[in-house]
Amino acid sequence: VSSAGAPPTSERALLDRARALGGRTLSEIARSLEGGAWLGDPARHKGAVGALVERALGAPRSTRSEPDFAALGVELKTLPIDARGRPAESTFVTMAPRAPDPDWARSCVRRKLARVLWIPIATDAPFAARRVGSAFLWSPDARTEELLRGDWEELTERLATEPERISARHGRALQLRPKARDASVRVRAAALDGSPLLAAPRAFYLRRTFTIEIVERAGLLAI
DNA sequence: CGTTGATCATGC
DNA sequence: GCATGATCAACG
Repeated sequence: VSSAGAPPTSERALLDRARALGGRTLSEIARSLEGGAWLGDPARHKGAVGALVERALGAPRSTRSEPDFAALGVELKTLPIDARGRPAESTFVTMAPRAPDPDWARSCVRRKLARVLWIPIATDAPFAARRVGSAFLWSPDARTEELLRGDWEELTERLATEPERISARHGRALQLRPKARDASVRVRAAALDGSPLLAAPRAFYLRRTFTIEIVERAGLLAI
């Protein structure tokens, strides 16, 4: 399994590369990559679309909690688009840290959302036949960033003070959801004061309503 | 039908 | 085991 080559060295080059995927099906893209690919049942390959697009764009393999294109500060996110032209699902952002990040500016959430390359994927077809739409770059405007910061601060405090009471109902744009192999998993975490606690692993997600606004404000036909 | 909570595959 | 990539399935 190889990548499409060296990572792009500029945002423009990355965007050009992403837009070149527009109109192509996932199976076409998979075939063009050395090693071919699989493309089976989405239920059994939930992250396959994201992994495929990362390879096609030459994203470095990173095991760290940093944006996909760290040198450019750009995070790559595929966005499943339904028949009405709107995001069909919420969007995974990043795992919630086991010990609270110090502040919004230095949080893993902000680092990932400061600059995002959204890749719309039409979901109105079988997996392999799904087509890539028009990629677009996005950064939160001042008002949006305040919305995200407010959510992040609330959720971060809840993580540290009442982790077992957290539900996905908190947060306007951001939410916390379970993220583990199954519901029984617990990990050691830390409260605000550093004291140890045991908690279900959770991840930050963007609500679907939030990404619908992003797509609509981008003023483009996603597909 | 939209959300919430649960789950799947893979790599290190 | 834990983080990457998300979508599924049950419920209100």
